[in-house]
Amino acid sequence: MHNPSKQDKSVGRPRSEAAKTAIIQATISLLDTVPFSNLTIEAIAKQSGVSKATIYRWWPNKEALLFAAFLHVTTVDVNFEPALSIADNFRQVIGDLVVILNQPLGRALITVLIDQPERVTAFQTTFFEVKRRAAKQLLTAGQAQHVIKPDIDLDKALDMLFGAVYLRVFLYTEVVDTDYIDAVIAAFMQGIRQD
Amino acid sequence: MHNPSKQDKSVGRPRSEAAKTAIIQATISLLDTVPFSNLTIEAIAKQSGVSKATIYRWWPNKEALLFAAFLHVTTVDVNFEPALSIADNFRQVIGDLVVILNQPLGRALITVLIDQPERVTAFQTTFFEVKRRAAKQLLTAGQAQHVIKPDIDLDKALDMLFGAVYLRVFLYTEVVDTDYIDAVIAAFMQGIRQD
Amino acid sequence: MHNPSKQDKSVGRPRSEAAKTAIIQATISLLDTVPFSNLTIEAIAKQSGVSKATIYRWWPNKEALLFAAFLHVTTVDVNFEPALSIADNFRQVIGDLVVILNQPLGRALITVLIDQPERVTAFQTTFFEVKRRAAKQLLTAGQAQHVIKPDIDLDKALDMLFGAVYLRVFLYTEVVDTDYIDAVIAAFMQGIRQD
Amino acid sequence: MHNPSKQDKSVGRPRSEAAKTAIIQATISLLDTVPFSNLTIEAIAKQSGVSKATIYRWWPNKEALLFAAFLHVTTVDVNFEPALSIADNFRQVIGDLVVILNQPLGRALITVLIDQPERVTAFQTTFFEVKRRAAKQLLTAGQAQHVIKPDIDLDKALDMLFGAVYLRVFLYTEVVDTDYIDAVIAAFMQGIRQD
DNA sequence: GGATAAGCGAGACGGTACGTCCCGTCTTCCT
DNA sequence: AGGAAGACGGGACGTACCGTCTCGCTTATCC
Repeated sequence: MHNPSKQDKSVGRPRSEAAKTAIIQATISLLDTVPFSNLTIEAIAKQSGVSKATIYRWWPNKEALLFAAFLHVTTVDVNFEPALSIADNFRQVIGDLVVILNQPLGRALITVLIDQPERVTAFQTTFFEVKRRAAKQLLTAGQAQHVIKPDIDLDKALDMLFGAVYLRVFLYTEVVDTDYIDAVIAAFMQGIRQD
Repeated sequence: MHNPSKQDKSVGRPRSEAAKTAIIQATISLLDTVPFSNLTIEAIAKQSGVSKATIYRWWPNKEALLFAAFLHVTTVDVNFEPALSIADNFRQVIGDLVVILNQPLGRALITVLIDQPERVTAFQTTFFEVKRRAAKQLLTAGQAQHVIKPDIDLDKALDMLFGAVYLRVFLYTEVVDTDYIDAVIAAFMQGIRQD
Repeated sequence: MHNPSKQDKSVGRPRSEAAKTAIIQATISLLDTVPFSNLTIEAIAKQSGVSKATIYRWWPNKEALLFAAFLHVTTVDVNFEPALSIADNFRQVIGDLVVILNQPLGRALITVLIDQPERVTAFQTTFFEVKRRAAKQLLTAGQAQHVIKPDIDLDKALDMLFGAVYLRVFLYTEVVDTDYIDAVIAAFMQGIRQD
Repeated sequence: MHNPSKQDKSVGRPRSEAAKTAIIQATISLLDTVPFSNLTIEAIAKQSGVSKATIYRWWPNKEALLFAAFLHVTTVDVNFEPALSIADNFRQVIGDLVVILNQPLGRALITVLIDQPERVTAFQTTFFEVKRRAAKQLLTAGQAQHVIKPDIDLDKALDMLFGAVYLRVFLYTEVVDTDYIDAVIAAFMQGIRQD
């Protein structure tokens, strides 16, 4: 049984949660004005009023800190609403995704993942697959209800749906708003809908 | 009389094309083992046997150098083959794209574009739009020939097709080979084909 | 209550005296083989096993470092010995001076002072005047004892005595040994001695 | 026999005297605002409208150029005036010397000579000794005429006289005007005059 | 008078050092 | 033991000059 009042009985001064959150907040706020490649640990320390050593005590490098910051502000959970249509469900999940990707934090995360592919695995199970599995279940259910064509390659379909969003946000750098989301989902549904 | 059209007059010692290509080759070869974020101008100088000053004489920073290196080795032209089917044409263009994206140079380029979105415009017209416009013409022609559904939102469709590829290559970090390309194109065609 | 008189409070890691002395020693030893104009901070860093940043943390440029090194090894104090004759006292102080000037450190110092006259003031009170004032007291005392002519312009006399030494050491680049010192002091005394 | 009119019959375009003097003028004018240690060949080239290569064709380094510039503007000749007194003659020669030393060019020259003693020989015979020999003749003549003490060590005496001036100009950085010159010569004469 | 040769301005080149910034680690004192 | 302050060794930055070189052009002598 775990006793949270007395804490994990360790000698010495306990770590400061305040410091941890200050660091993460500083990271996030600095990314508003500075691209991740120009973000420095020293700037974060100064901004958060924390010593560099404290940052390094919690995270080994700025990528790890970025990941922590990302997970700190990101809701990974995907709750599909059975009452809603498939399209409406997608509107919800894609909308959430776009919000994340449009934040500097999201951009920075993706940057690191592409630059250092070995880090992708850290997010595969906790982030990408979560959304993907849920989406796939949605489509599978749609097939069972005969509203989605039965011979659709669901993996490729989902690559296309999500891929379109990433592409627009990052490489075409156009505003991705509800209009775009609606349109891409409509196009997507048109291709997979069973008449 | 001064003729500004070509010629350039060229006073002083002309720049060394050998140095330029050595720099670009060094950049490319270093990216094989080093992620772009760890690539240094100093390493490029040493590897290419060129002085740092010469690199900075021609490119203001490593991003600009990366772009030059990318364009140096990348064929942007897209030549669609009327004799081939739409799917086969896409196989060709997507295959070319995947080769580019799978190279470290491609990864690095995309990394920079996401980290510093203001640089995207430099590639919009010379790279992304070239491929996109050609692809769109292909689909438009397909509609004229009644092999593509007339009410397809072609822009969204292309976002999905290209997006799927980017997503797989960069974020799912899975091998994207001809099998995958065939499958995604098949799924894509299934959604837009006119029966 | 804050006591600004001494103490300094000293927060953070204290500076390394070992680094400081290593830097100064490296400076001195390099000047044995390299003229000051060819001395580089980078060579000092390498020789002393210290990072460049540490050098710049404590001195803004190599001139300032040179001055610190000079003062580090130079005894400025002048202790005249009442038991000795005026000439013997001068022999002592001039001998000390010649030792200093003959060292590369001394040469370098003088070089800088001539090249950048605005720096002279830094040494006026702590070095030149110390020796000069003591010497002047000696002569004044000699006048009181009627062994020095009363109408001597002591300042000009001292300019001549010290000037002769500087001139020989630096511009005539001849060995200035005890023979020379004895001779110049003899000539000097001959001019001012009261018969 | 050497014919200076037709010159050393060389093939090719002759050297440009205009360039040479422009370089020397630029050197002199730059030294008004820049200490010699900060003087650069590039700045001289720009200022004089000459290419760097031309400067290096004439002088191997900036020290050599400095020497040329110094000799270009300096009259080395010392003409003692038999009609004048010894003191007046000294007033003349010391006055000339002070003018030279007070110019940036003079300072720069001395700086180099101290920093790189091996260069002193280049000026020993052409500059220092010229003045010194003439001064010595003056004193020797004075001894013959019994106005200078016969047992004076003339070399040391001259070291003191000239040394005083160098010391004042360079290390005490005080204005050395005719008042000072008069005073130091008076003091000097007082020491060597035969009563 | 055409060939040959050197001088010249412009400016690129390989190289070295600059002074700065940030890294990740450390040492001190304070909590 | 955690933490703020800040020094430390290290390494890359982007810049400034070094002294040399390669251009196209000019200015002389030589044959």
